Amino acid sequence: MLKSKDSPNSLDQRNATRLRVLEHIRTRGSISRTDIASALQTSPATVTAATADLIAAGLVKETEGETSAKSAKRGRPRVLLQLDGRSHLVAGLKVARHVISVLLVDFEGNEVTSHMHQLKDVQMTPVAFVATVRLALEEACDRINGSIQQLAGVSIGIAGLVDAKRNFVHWSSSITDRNVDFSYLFSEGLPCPTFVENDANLVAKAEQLFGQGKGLKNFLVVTIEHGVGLGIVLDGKLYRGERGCGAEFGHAKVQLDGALCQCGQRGCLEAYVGDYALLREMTVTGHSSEMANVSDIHVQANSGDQRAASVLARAGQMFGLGVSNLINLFDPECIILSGAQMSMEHLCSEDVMNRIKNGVVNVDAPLPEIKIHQWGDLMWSKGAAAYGIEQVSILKVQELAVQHAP
Amino acid sequence: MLKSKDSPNSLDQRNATRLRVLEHIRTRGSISRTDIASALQTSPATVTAATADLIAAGLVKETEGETSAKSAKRGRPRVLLQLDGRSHLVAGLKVARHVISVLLVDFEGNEVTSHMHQLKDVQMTPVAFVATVRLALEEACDRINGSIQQLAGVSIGIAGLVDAKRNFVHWSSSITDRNVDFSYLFSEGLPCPTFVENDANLVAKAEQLFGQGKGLKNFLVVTIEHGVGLGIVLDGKLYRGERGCGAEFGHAKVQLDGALCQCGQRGCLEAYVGDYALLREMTVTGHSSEMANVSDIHVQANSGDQRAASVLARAGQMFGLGVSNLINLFDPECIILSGAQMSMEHLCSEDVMNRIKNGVVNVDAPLPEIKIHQWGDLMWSKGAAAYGIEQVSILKVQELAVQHAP
DNA sequence: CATATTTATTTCAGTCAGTAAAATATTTAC
DNA sequence: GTAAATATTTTACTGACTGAAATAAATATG
Repeated sequence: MLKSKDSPNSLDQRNATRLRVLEHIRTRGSISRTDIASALQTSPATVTAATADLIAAGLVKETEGETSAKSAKRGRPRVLLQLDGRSHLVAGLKVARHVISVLLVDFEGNEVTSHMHQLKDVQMTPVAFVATVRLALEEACDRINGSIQQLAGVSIGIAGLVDAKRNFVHWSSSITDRNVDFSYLFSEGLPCPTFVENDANLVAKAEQLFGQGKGLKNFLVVTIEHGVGLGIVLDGKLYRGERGCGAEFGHAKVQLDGALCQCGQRGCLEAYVGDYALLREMTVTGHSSEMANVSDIHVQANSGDQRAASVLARAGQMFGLGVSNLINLFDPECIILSGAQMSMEHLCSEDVMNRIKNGVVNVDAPLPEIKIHQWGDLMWSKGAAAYGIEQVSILKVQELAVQHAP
Repeated sequence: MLKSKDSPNSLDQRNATRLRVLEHIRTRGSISRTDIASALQTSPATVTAATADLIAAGLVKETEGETSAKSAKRGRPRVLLQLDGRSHLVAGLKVARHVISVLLVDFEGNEVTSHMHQLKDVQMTPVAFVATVRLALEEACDRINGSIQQLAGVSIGIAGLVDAKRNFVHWSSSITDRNVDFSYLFSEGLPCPTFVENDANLVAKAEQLFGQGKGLKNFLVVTIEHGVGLGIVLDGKLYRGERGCGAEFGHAKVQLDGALCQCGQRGCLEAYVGDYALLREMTVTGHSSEMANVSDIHVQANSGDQRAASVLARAGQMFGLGVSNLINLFDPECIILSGAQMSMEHLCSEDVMNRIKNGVVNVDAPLPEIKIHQWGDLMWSKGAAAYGIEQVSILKVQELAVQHAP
């Protein structure tokens, strides 16, 4: 058997099976034991044992939901299983420059409540950061007359370089210090298991658990906001790179010695597609004073302004080039373009899709599907919640093992 | 336990352990049982069982090689284990446009002999292809007075889209037909297990087994020849993409609507770096008649020809841009630039390395190491042999299980 | 030189996850 | 009501792995 003290994420063989069953129930919504057994290529006996444990732990429940029409023959009817949403409350937080958005979800991922906590400072010390997170959580719990003690897990998304396995932040724009190990700070400052992860990775997690990546093994999520982010899911797992700083799609170079980027380098995709890049372009065309954000540019373009249209079009072309390169390199099952409508429109046009199509190496097989997912404001915190649910699942399954021992 | 009839590559739990032990002995050269146990995080008892099986099968042997100076204390000395090179003969083939190169190696990867088989036709029918491979193999075996019957495995590298798991070739420039399933043709036409794989992936395999990727989990191999290829190793395994057509680095776009590429698209890296691209550039500068290959351009540049130098320099800049993007996306442990000296010199210059360094997003952690590996002509067939050895290892370990049954 | 000590490896008697097959449960068909 | 069909649970077993004890092979020490 495998050692179980390796890392907080390691699981012994049995827990791994239970977790696989749990995750399969989650992705399928509701499913019978028989179907789980055949889907996971395991014996019905194993599924019976695993589901019994999960039900005993309150993570899963049997439902009276009508068995699918398919098996409307005779024989003992299948009993459908589904997650017991009420079992655990999980919080997902996204820390942005001026606000922390908190989303409380049940164990199925259904929104319970949400809350915005305004920030005074863009950057905080690690200790102040944890205290502020706690405050934001308490405010959110107040909304449902609950307490922070009830939370089964908290997951925090921030921009920056994060080693999620160790709760270690190499660098983040929200935190004054570099190389902070939050594991001790979290356990001291918060009453429930807490996790931190890079925000683009969290959106990928959200797509995998609840969104258009459900059940897929290899897919990419491109996040479109102020900048461009990338989450890479390979073989069902987030790929983070060796030093935890892979997936820097926004700073992939699309032009030799091209436009100047915030990062100080030239030719980054973000320097053509990021909203500051678009606004910068508009100043050149003489519209500077009127333009406050990207939607203004859209308005201008839609009302026939050739220059605004040209700015958006170039961003689209560069974006298409970048996405086609992703396909050429990763050949994923699908690519999900994730963002708010405002910032995405010009990046999902037919011209852009053609640019992508024409930039991918020709093969017989059809192009990976490009899915467009327009999220609301809660995209990031929902991603955090998704990661939180996953981590809580792992914790709860591990606790199961302990209960069995005596 | 896992089912063992899944795919030809699947292994049950015990075989997986034996294979892990075998692979660990291979990467470490010679190692004691105790060290294997601690390296693989398993018990000494398990290692004893696994190595006993491997020794019985003739794959591994004990050596009298002096135990490493480190343990020159008292106590029972460790017994070192190493591969038994004589146990199996493996052939690696690379099919190029005008020649098939065959390399025969022993089970440790040592060259036994090599042979070049000239081809009349660039393209062959699947049946003719297998017959030609057989002929080339027989010629190679003749050189050591051996027979094709002695081969434990044959591995063939070709350019194109290959689904190696199924021995299925979607498309290759060497074969007239598309979508050919070679599994039947091989079993009919050749007396030993035969495998086919994309050639760039094979070079990655060679680096992993014998070269500078030994023991690494996440690394990239960029092959430089007529075109530019990429092999991706993630988590110790070749990453091939969903449709088997990932890693098309040569056709990643480095310039919007840039130079025309052989593939018909514009702006591909290969259209700036491939040797045909360099020669094309030179025609513009008026040197056309004298230039036959890339080394001529090097000669010109070294003798002070500004135009030749400029052609090489631009290729280097584009190449550096591409490599920096690989690092930004994959954040690997290292990148290995693999090729013959002639075609690489201008892509490994200090200018190019600076371009790479300046194109990678800044983090605290040091840049992934960029290793330059200059191979001879047998690079490709050595890669094929590496893959062949790996596949033969899997087969032999599986045979072990069968012998145990009765 | 005999003995104690140290380290490597093997043997042995469990342990535990997973399984096949039998048993049981629950339904429809007739 | 009984037979047939299908789902799930129970039971007895298998086999990979393990810890602990046994054995092996060396050095240190007197």
